[in-house]
Amino acid sequence: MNIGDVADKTSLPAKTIRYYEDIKLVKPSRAANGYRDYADADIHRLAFIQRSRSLGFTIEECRLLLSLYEDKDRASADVKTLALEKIEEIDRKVKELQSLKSTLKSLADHCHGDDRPECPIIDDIAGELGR
Amino acid sequence: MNIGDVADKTSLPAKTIRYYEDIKLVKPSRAANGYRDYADADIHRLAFIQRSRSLGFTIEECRLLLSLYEDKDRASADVKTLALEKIEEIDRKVKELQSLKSTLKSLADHCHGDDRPECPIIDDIAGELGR
DNA sequence: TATTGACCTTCCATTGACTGGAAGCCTTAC
DNA sequence: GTAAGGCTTCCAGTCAATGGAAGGTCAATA
Repeated sequence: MNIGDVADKTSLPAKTIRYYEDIKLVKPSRAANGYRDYADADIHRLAFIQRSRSLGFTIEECRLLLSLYEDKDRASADVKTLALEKIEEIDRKVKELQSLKSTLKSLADHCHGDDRPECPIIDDIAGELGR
Repeated sequence: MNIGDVADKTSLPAKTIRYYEDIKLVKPSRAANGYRDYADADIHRLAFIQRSRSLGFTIEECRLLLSLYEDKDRASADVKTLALEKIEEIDRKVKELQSLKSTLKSLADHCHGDDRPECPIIDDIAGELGR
């Protein structure tokens, strides 16, 4: 199968699929005309990567997941550990974003938001020195 | 003031301060020996950038905020708009992360996490083709 | 048969926001 | 005088793609 069709099937841009080959996540064979020729296993692999990326795993984590996936004797605990770590990472990010938001919100709440130049948001960002 | 002291004052790494000069966010003068020499206004500017970056603004947004900051006739509404947009952006990110988390969590909840190889997480990532 | 137009190829550059490291001056303390 | 630490520039690398140029290939149509 040509790269364009694979792109449609996996909802990955062709550029990205070539990039994944570059970093050795997939190794499609080549047709006589030099075009990449994707077997079902390649497509499956790409779909796997697409899915794990969309779950927030980094490329290196995808690599690890793929190797676990291909290791028929892996312990499910290994996979679960990865998932749980990722959940904690997400939790940390959410907390950070929420504290950011509450700071911004309290700043915005104190700003008139009109034509006048007085602005507590800018004043806050400027800090002590600005006063 | 030398870059090292500025780094201490602003809690920005010296590397980052040089980078900010590179992208024209600050323009410190030079001492006779070629060292960068930061005036109070430069330090203040850097602190402003540090603060707006920590509030989640991109470098380009910092540039805009700086120009608003330096425009004594700006309307506070302009600043407030930026803050509110950033809040919405944060909201979107939080929602995305939370849906990611709930997906991962339900996957992890169904995984034994023991020595056996059966793993619903991997199975899910693998999708239809994997079954 | 010629020629479009859609596809494919490679290679190089760019993004954002830094960060790391090498090679080489400058300053300060002992 | 010499050693440590701070400063300089420049180049490369990070992550995960993405954009674009120059050119080869294929399928359908005029």
